[in-house]
Amino acid sequence: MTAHALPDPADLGWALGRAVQRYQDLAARKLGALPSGIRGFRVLSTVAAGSGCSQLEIATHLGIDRTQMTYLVDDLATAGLLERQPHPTDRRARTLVLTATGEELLGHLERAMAEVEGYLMAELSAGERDTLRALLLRVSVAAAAEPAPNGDALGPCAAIEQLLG
Amino acid sequence: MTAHALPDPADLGWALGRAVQRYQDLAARKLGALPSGIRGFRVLSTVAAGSGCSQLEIATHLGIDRTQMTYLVDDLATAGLLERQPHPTDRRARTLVLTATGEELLGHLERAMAEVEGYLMAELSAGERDTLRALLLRVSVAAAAEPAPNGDALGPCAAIEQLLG
DNA sequence: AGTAGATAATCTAACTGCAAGATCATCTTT
DNA sequence: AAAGATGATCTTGCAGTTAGATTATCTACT
Repeated sequence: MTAHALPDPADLGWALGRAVQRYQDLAARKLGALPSGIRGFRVLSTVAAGSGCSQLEIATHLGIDRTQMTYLVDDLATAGLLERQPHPTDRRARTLVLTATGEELLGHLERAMAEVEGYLMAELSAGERDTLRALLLRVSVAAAAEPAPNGDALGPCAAIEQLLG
Repeated sequence: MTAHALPDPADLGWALGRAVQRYQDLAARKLGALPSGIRGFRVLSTVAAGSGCSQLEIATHLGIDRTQMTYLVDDLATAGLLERQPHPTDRRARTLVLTATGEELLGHLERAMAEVEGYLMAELSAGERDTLRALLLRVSVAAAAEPAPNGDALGPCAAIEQLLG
């Protein structure tokens, strides 16, 4: 390793990417053999939070493709953590409910993931952690509310085509 | 869409994931035909920042696998944005330098990506944006400094194997 | 009523991106 | 000079994701 210390970039994209990489790595280690890993956990968590939701609602809430949701639910169901039930008002849709095992495991998982978050933000004070969480949450809630980014406000960078022509 | 409003989770992982999804979507739109998209931009940016760095140094700094770096550099080189040059002190390694076109384009790209960041954080005030950037940067710099997460401090969740057995 | 279009879930098939392993040249250490 | 480590590259294979078609059901319009 030569002595060229690369400067820490002020790039938000770099920071976001690195933080996510780290988070996924830690979480994968923590979750071990949980079916579908982090996504499995998030599905369980969402099912517990919003009862009576269809698979599609959960998928869009988590930003997951609808075709993946099938396999995700399959995995969690065969592991005995949740069940598909007929939707009360729409016979096309399925409602997901946690099994007793799923409920119990979710409790453990939430504590485990809280550990991961704490480890990820080990550099920050308690107050700073809350601030980071709150700011990031506001950004993400807004992002999730606008699923289709209407490109009108943000056109492509014109110089690219021009200089690559 | 039924009326089951899913509660906004207080989950840092959810927020991180959604923010990154959004960022990548906006950036992809913005960067258009730039070879390798966001990663291409980040490589260009890093090459400009740290002169004389080897490919491997850049890859580890960006969290990219070394085997991918080859193709990334290939794409950017054939697009005429940078060049491989022999490393001054290590004949195994290559040094990357931007071409004139690469320099010019990078200027445009930096402005374009600043727009993306602003758009992503549209909900936040100027001060809050700086705070978010700073906190996230501290977390990520620490994460990048500890590349191999020694699992000693963070063991796997024991309840998983137990309840899935 | 009845018909046309939209929607929820699923399946198939294909594509993309990423990663592990081997290879070659070169550096470092002994 | 020999042995092991390292930078870059290539090959191969897998995992994760997406597009398209299918079926059943719902909604809206005539």
